[in-house]
Amino acid sequence: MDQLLYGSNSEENIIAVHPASDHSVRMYIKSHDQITTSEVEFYPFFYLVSPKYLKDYPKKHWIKELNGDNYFRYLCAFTSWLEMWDAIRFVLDRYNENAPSKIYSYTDLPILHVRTDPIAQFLKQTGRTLFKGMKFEDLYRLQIDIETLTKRGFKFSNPHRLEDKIVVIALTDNRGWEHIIHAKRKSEKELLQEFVDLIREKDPDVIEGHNIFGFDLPYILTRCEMMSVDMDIGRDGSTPHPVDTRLSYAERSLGYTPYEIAGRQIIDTLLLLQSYDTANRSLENYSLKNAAKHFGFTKKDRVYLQPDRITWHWENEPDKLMRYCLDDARETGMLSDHLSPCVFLLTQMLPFNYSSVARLGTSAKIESLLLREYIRQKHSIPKPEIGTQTLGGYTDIFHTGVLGPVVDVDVESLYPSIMLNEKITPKTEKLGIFLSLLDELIKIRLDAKRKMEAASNQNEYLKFENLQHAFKTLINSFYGYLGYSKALFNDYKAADSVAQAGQIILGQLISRITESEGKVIEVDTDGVYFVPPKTVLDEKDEVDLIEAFAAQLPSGIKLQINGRYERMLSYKKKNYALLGYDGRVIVKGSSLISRTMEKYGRDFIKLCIEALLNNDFDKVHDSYVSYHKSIDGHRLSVKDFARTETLRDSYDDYINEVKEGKRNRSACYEVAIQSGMSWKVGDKVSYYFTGAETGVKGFENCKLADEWDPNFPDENVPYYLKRLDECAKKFEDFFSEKDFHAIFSIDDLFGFSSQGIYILTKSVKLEAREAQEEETESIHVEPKIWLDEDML
DNA sequence: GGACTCCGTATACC
DNA sequence: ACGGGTATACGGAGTCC
Repeated sequence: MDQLLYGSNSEENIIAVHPASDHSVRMYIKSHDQITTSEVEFYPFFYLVSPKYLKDYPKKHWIKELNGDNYFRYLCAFTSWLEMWDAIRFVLDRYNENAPSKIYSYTDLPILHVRTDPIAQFLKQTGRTLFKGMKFEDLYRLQIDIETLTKRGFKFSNPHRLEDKIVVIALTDNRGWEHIIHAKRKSEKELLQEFVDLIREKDPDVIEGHNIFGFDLPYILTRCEMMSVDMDIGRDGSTPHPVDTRLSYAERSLGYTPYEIAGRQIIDTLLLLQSYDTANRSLENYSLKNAAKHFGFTKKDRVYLQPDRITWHWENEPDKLMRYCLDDARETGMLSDHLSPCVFLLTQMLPFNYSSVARLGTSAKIESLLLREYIRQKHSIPKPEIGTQTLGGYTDIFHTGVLGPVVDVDVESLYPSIMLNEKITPKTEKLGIFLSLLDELIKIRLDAKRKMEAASNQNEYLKFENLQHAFKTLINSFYGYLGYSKALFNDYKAADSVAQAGQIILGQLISRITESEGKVIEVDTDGVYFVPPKTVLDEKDEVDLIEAFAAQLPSGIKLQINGRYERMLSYKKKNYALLGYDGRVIVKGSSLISRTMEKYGRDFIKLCIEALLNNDFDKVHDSYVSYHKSIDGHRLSVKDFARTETLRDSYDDYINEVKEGKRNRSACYEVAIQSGMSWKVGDKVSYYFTGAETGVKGFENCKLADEWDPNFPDENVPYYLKRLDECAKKFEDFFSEKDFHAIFSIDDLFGFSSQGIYILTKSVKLEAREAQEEETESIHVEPKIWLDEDML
């Protein structure tokens, strides 16, 4: 089992593997803080359907017929990377001789499968992994952050603009060393040279930065080139280079170009934060400052500066700017302390460099484990099947309104449990290792969870918390892997079976709850929010009740209480708010907290929800009147009503698609074009709507937020009032028509009174079924029966 | 010209 | 190189009366 997870080669202390030549790699070994290297030959390979495509290929190569009858039955190996690429071109030509339509790229070749990362190939072939026998603390990690000037009149600093430049570089490490380099008394060229010399002197194993791939590294590289500074910071004296020059695609789809530095690892804490949040969904944005607050390591005297005032600070308060830069580097280090340990642990298992593990998705990780074992056992591998998954999680809503008390009960690891219980595995996975891997990963996670609960201090707790979290995401993605179109071992039927089994278990749980006189409010995939029966008085009763439910579910299915709440506002599927016993309010759902909504709308809805959860109708009314007056009197700031969108297409793509009628004009692009700004894909624009009527086209009446002048406010008041009413309308179903209009009205002629107003709770199930009944004109059934069933 | 549907895009939940 | 389906909201364009 160890071999499955950790690879068959137990060599220790490897801290990096990078290409040395086109037929060898260099391993960097660390022992007693000394780095040694060793160069190892390796044999590039690809998979092929039939040896006939390599017939008469003149250069040295081996073709090995593999066991089993999966699609790719031959493994072809070569003596050098270049010769492997030669062979790929050879196969491409051979294939095209008889192909119905000509293929130009190896990626479209259905008869060949190749992974173009030489290091991943080498590690898979040899069963080696990085960091064996090491602790996270053994790594020497260095953090960097830079501050740059921006030419007057421009919003973003641009390394290609001669007037813009790097003025401060802060460096910190995980041993308490801190250093600032700045350009007050030296040229930028001298500053860059000092930086390069420092990196070589400190000789870090890992270089960390927040958005280092998207900003710091490309910026430094560009300036080094412009100033003729040799950025030879690789441990073999080489300069940083893009990971795979063949794939310019990555740049477009990822929005950044990953770099490599020979003998070292690069960690972008922005990427770590993003992948942490895909499962957690608790971060408002991915800025370093916000992350520091979220994890609670912001220092008391931390310096905050406005990003668009950096140039001003450099000219007027350079010391403050330097402290700010240093604080950024420090926080990057602390963020990495939190998020990197799980990447470190995964790197001990996976056939990739540390920096690759940090970048790759969960699917690539699972597949690498499968492939490594298939190579070891010399077994043929499948190709992805074509099709789609047809079933997903079960989502339903039974009641709207405000209800309570509420228990959120979860089926623990629903999909992984089903896969193990029912032995659901890809049909092409002939070695039977898919479930063994899953089983083992679950064991490791449970172990981490136990250690987390037994932790004696906060640090230890966080360490194991992160660890079990990393495994949780990997474990949960085994199900996603089954339905992933590009996965070699995908199996849509298997994915559907898992989803269906999940739906059935949720259905059983719902039945148990209603049978016990509990009231189910809403269900999503693996969890249920419900009002426990009146006989349940306290937390202990709730625990007992859940245990009783679990006993009636299939064995191996465990329930856990995810949360307890005083009240719940149920709006629509996946859209609700919770009032905790500590008074805290959590709002969920895109229609209640979407980032596309104007800030004032979000604020207004938040206020209303908090007031509704506390039965304070006066406050709801006051909020409405207050926002109405503020909009009407131009008293909101542009920050409150501006909308911010990402420009996902380039100027040319947008113009062409509009011309061809493939897409509509949209305000964010129009405003960017109109203001003459040039943008990169992924840039954001903030804009607002102008004009004096509601019915006008948005894209013809918009302006950049920066152009808004508080002395001559020209925002579209009727439009923003209409938006306010649209927000209010979300609460329409919670009240009688009369009450709704009394609350959300500015007509205070007779004064507003909340007397006699109450929130309606409705049974959604009942209405939905009646509607469905009308639609399908199915057999008429007495409403009494539906009522009965609903009350069960 | 307003009410309606359709469609693509964006965001969020699990 | 890239996990998945389910769900709501919204702007713009086309269609109908």
